Amino acid sequence: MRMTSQREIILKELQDSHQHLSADELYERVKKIMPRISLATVYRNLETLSEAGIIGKLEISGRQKRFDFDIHPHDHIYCLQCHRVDNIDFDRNLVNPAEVASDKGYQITGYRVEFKGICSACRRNQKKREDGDKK
Amino acid sequence: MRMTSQREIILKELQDSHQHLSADELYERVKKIMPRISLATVYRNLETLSEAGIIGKLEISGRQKRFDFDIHPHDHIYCLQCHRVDNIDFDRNLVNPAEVASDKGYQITGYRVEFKGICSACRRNQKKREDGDKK
DNA sequence: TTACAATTGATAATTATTATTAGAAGGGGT
DNA sequence: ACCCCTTCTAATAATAATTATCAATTGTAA
Repeated sequence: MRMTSQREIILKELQDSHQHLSADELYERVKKIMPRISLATVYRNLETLSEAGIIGKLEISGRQKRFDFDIHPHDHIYCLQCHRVDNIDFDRNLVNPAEVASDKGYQITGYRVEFKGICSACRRNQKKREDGDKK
Repeated sequence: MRMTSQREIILKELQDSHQHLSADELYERVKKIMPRISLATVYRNLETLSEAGIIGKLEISGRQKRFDFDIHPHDHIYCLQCHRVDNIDFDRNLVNPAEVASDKGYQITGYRVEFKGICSACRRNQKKREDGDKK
């Protein structure tokens, strides 16, 4: 894999963001630095980078994929309202894949724990809206 | 919500299947009984039925949604190869949402544990193919 | 039985993503 | 520096899954 300039910028933008960005969010950011880049290039390189294990790919519930600068195994929570994704501190030792394995004859290669809820920003907004309605 | 005939058949087919079917799989089945039904109706009713809490909606990793006749809280494993989904026996008491809750100010409404791997049928097929290659 | 809302089938539109393709660019080996 | 080979890119088309639109139909309830 060649570390091209587009690849480099995509990677840097994702890492600097410290967020779980989707391909199109990243595309918007990268375009500011490299205006002629194509959305397909962003998709392609995110795929390549995640295959190479340099970034993580998050396949969150029925939504756009998001990409993660942090590749150590960890779990996530996402907001049902604004779809942002955050890391959670969940003790992965609590889960023992070997125990589940026998279940249906699956050969288990991984697992993830996914919490969902409403993030603090969305709750604030909701409250503000409700207060507004009262007036 | 009116229990229309299409609604009834969709529900019955899902329940009788004892599987985690996708909208189009269910469409194929329902069409055999009610040939003029529209795919949109299947989508619409699966949505309605799951909103009403009569069936469950499975939003598995970056894939087609699947629907579940079994609404009691439980977790799933899916096959990376053929994309089938099975239930797993996972002790949900191991996870304490309240502990995670404080983390980022989220109000947690649920969580799921999702295993992935290769199902026994796909492993058999893989083995068969390998044996074939040897000859 | 009339009137109104819910539902349907057909189809168009949308969203997210992947595939295609022709051309450009990087990096040896000579 | 020049050629060759592979990788990569931009632009665009294609695809897959789902949702929206809308006119026609059906069920329900006054």
